Amino acid sequence: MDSTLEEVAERAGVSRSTVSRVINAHPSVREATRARVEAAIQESGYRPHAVARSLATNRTHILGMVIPESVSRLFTDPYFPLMLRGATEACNSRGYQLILSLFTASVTPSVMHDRLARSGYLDGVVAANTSLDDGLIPRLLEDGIPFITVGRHPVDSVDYVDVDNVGGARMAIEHLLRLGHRRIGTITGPLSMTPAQDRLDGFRSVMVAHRLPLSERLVAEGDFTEAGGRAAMTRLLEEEPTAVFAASDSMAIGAIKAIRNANLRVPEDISVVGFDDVPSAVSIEPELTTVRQPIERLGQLAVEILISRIEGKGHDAVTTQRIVLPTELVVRKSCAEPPRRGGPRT
Amino acid sequence: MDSTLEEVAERAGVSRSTVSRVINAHPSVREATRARVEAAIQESGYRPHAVARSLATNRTHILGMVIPESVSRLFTDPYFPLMLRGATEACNSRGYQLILSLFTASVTPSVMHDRLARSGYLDGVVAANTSLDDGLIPRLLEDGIPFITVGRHPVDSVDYVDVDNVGGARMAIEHLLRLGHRRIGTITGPLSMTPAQDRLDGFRSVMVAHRLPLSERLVAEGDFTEAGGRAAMTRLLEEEPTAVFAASDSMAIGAIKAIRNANLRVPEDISVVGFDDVPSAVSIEPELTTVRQPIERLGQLAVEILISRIEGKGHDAVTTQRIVLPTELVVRKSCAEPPRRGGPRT
DNA sequence: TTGTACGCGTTATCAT
DNA sequence: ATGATAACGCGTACAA
Repeated sequence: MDSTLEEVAERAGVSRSTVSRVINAHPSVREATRARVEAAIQESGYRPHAVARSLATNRTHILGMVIPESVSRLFTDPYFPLMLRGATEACNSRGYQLILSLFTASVTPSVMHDRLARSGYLDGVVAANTSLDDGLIPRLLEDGIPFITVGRHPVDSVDYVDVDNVGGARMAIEHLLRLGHRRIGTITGPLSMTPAQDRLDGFRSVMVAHRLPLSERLVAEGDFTEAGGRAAMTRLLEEEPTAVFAASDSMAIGAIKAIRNANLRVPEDISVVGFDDVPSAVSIEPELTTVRQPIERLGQLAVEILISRIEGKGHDAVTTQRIVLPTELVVRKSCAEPPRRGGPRT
Repeated sequence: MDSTLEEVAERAGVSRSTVSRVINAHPSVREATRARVEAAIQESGYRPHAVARSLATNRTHILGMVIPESVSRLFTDPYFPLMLRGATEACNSRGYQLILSLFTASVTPSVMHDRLARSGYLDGVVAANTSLDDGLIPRLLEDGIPFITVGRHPVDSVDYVDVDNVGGARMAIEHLLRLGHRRIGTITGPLSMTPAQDRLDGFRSVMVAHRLPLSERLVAEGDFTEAGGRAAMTRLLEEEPTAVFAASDSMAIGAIKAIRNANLRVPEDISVVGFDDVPSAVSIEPELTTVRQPIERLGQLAVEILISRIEGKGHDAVTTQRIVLPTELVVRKSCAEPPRRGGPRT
C-alpha cells in the first residue's frame, strides 16, 4: 500500500524516472512501457506522496484562507459559510486544498503568520474581510507570498475581488427616496473595513446629490452583527428617521427588533433596507428589502484569480487583478412610504 | 531570507546537525554553541521549511475536517461555524493547521478521499456529522489514518465525541409532559445520522414509559433545516398535536412558521421545543425553549483527542476514545400548557 | 557534545 | 525513449 516510485519501477522493470513520467503525463514515453507501468501502479496500489512531491516542486497545492478574529460575524451570519463554500468549490475543481486560518485567542497574529506564510506550506492566501488596521496585508506584501483580498484594499499592487458596495448603497437610498423618505439614517459596519466605508459613501453621495440633510447623528456605526444593529438603531431612534439603511442584513434584523421594541412598526413607521440578502432575509417578518451581493461567487473568484496568479498563466502574473461584481436591489416588504408628517405613530 | 539549515550552520561555524538540534530544543548542546547558533538564526532570518521537515519526520501537523455535502445545514445554521471555531482554536493552541474539506459537486467523494487521506498530507481527520450511508468511515478505517467522528458512530473501534442526544430529547419531552401535554409530535433529523436517531429514541422512550400514544403519524422526518422543519410541521398539523419536539432549532423555527401559517399560536395552541440553542433561538418570537449542546466544545475536544491519538501519548493510542458531553434544557417562552380540550383554537 | 552520512519520495537535468 | 544522478531541506542513527 505504501509503495514508492522505486517499488513500482522495479515491478515494471523500468527506472524511477520513467514511472515519474507516466504519472506526470510526460509525452515522451512509449505506449508499451506506459501500459506496463500503469499496470504496476494498479497492482501496487501506488499513490504519489504529496509531501515529497512538494519538496521537489516547491508547490503544495494548498491555499490559506485567513479570517481575522475581529469578524465575530462569522458565527451568526451565513456570510462566511457561503464564501467558504465558493472558495472550497473552486479549490476542489482545480485540485487545491484550503487551510482555514481563524485568528483565535490562543495565539498572536504574528505567530499565526509565521506558521502560515513562512512555513512553506502555502502556495498562496486569500485574506477575507481584513481590517485596514490589522497589519495583515503589509506582512503578506513583505513575504512576497501570492495573495488576494476579499473586499478591496487600497494598496496599489493588491489583487482583490469585491462587490459594488457604493452602487448597492445608492440603489438602496434611491429606493427610499422614491418612496418619499427624506430623513434617512444609516447603520454602518466597522469603518476600518472598506466595504463599510464604501456603503457609507454610497449613502452620502446620494443624500448630497439630493441636497438632503446629512447630519452625523443619522450615522451610527455597527459591527455587522444583529446585536450591533440593534444597539445602533436604538441610538438612531432619537433622531426620528423615517427610514434606515443597514450595511448588513443581520444589522437590519437587529434594527427591526429595536424599532419594535420602541413600539413602532416596520414599515409603517420606519422603513428598513439591508445588505447581503442572506437566507434569513426572507424568514423575518416583514421580509427584508435588501441589496443582494453574490457572496459565494466572491469566494470562488478569489481562489480562481489567486490560482491563476500562482500558476502564472499569461500576464496574470504581472497585472494587478481587480474584479468588482454587481449588486442588485431586492424589493420585499420592509419599506413603505413615510408616515404622514405629524401623523400618529401608534 | 530563504536561508537553509546549511547556511545557518556555516554562519555559526557548526554543522547542520547542531543547528537542527538547537531548533528542536534537543538537550545535549552546549550553552555557548546554542547562543552562537541562535544568533546566526536571527541574523539570517531563518525559518524551518515545513515541507522538508514533514518529509523527514512523516508528520505534517495538518488535520483534515471533512464535511459531507449532504449537510446543507452548513450554510444556514451556526452549528458548523461554531464547531469549526472550536476545532481551529484547538489546532492553533497545539500548533496544528486545519484543512477544510467540503464535498462539493465538482468532485466525487472517492477522488476527494484520495486527495486527502492518501496524499500523505494529513496527520488525521475529523469527520463531522457523516451519514451512515456515505461510506466515509469504512474508507478511513481501511486507510488506517487516525480519525475521529463528531457524533457517535456504531463501529466499535471508532473514536468519537458526542453529546447526550437521548438524554436531551428526554428532558425536552418530560418538560412537555409536565406541562400537561399528551399528544406530542416530533420532527426528526435525517435518520441516516446517529444524532437524529438518538433524539428520536429519547422521544420514544419517554412516550413509552408514560404509556402515551406513539403513532408513526406523529413522527415526521426533516433535514435539520428551517425549510425542512416547516414542511414537516405542515404534515404534522393534520394530527393535531398540542406540542412538538424538533431535533434542531432551525427546524423548530420552521415549525413555528408553519404553525403561524395555519393561524395557530405558539405556545397557546401548540408548544414547540428545539435542540441546539443557537443564537437565533433567542431572537425569534417567542424565544425558543430548547436543549443546549456545547457545539464549540465538541469541535475542540474532537481535535484534542485526535491529536493525542496521533501523538500516541500513553494508552490513548490503543484505547478507543469516546466522550459524551451533557446537554441541558433551556426553558424560554415557546411552551405552555396545552389548550383546554375542545376549547377554541383562535 | 558535536559531526558524518544516510534516508525521506519526488522531480529534473543530463547523458545515452 | 529511457536511465543515472543530483537536488529539494531536514532529521537522526551512529560514530567520534
